[in-house]
Amino acid sequence: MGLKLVETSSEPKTIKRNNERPKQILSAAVELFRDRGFEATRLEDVADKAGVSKATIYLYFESKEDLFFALIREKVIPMLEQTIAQAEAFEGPASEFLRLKAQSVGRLFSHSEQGAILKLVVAEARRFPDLTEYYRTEVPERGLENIAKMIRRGINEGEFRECDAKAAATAFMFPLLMTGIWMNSVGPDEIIDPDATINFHCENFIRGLSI
Amino acid sequence: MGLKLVETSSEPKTIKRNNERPKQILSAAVELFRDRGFEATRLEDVADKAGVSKATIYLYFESKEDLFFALIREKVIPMLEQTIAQAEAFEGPASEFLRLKAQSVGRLFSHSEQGAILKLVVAEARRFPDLTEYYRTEVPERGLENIAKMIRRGINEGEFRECDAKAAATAFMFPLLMTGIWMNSVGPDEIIDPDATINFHCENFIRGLSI
DNA sequence: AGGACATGACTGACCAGTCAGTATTTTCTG
DNA sequence: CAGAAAATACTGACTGGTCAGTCATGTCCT
Repeated sequence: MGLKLVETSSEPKTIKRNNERPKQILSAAVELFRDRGFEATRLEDVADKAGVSKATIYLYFESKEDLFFALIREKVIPMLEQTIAQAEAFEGPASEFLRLKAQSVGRLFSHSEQGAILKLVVAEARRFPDLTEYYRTEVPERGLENIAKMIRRGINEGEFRECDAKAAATAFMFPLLMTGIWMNSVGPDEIIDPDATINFHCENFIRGLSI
Repeated sequence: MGLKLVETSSEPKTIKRNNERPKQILSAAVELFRDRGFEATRLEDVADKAGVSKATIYLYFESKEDLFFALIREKVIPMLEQTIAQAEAFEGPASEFLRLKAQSVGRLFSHSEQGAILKLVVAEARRFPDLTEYYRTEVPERGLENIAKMIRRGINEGEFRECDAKAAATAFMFPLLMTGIWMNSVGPDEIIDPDATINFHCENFIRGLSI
């Protein structure tokens, strides 16, 4: 009884509402970073938007840069993992896969946080070479390979004509990316209709690729 | 003699070697703005790169913002005028026009100052709504209409299938823009081959559009 | 002389990051 | 169970450095 009662687990056992804090802060940061750029965003505004004080940010992130890096780690990579897993599980004609992909990726980039992050990465990549290196190999590299694989399958199964699958995958993705970037920078506007653009692109792309 | 001596022309009549200054300053600014972003670029660095002092910048531009705006006015609009004029003069099949366009625009955006400016506009658009409004109506609006007109011509002449010419024009341009942006932000790298991408896109696009 | 061109040195505002201290929640003790 | 002690969560106020923009003072022409 007088002996020390040693808990088997040494880590904090209850961090109740507070493990929400990093997410709140990141969400506030995404929007402000997108609208004003990384440098022009004041950490105090991020704090206000997240409903905490500036000092609180430093409880969860080492620096302003770290906040930016966390965005990639916490929001982009998991999303990519998920869509790649979906793709691996896909059965059916490659053209159908491309249609689904265009819809889901198009929506994702045009109307969600992911588009804002994409625009942000493009805008700031040159300032953060290390992060860019990491991003390059983790995201476009893997994402494009995922599409290229499916295009090769289409070729092998006689659905698509012979072609450079890597270039085709890039040409397939670029309008989707560009639409997302547009909607998060110059747009939204009356000039670009994201759905019409993506639909046309998708169908025309498949038409061009079909035997 | 005591009377005011009013010059007939009120603008500076001799700006000898100095009418080179604004161009030098703008060229220095483009590169730094692209690499670091507008906010993070110190005007003193622009001055150093241009070989002048910071105060000299203020002889030719009202403010840092004005320097950014001048980039659009002086470098983008004239370039657009020029390519539109070329297009109007074009005789021949629409598909051939698209091929030429893809080559010239692709090169322009991937390997020249124009790509840097494009990336810069995308990165900063949200911070400068007035400029963005101006840019929107001057550049993408007119540029896309130019392409759409040519696609309509292809349709009328029985070369292309019936389709939404505006969406087609957008889908045609987006990979070219995206390639340029990529090469000026995340890239250049081993993942994206700009020439292969543009070539594939161009041929596949035309193939999809052909009757 | 006088006007155009140029600059070094300065300043006032701004902001990332720190820190000493407060509030709140959990754990310990009798 | 009270209520003290410890641990955790948070913050207001401050600081040191940075930088856009200014200005008094040149210099070099004609």
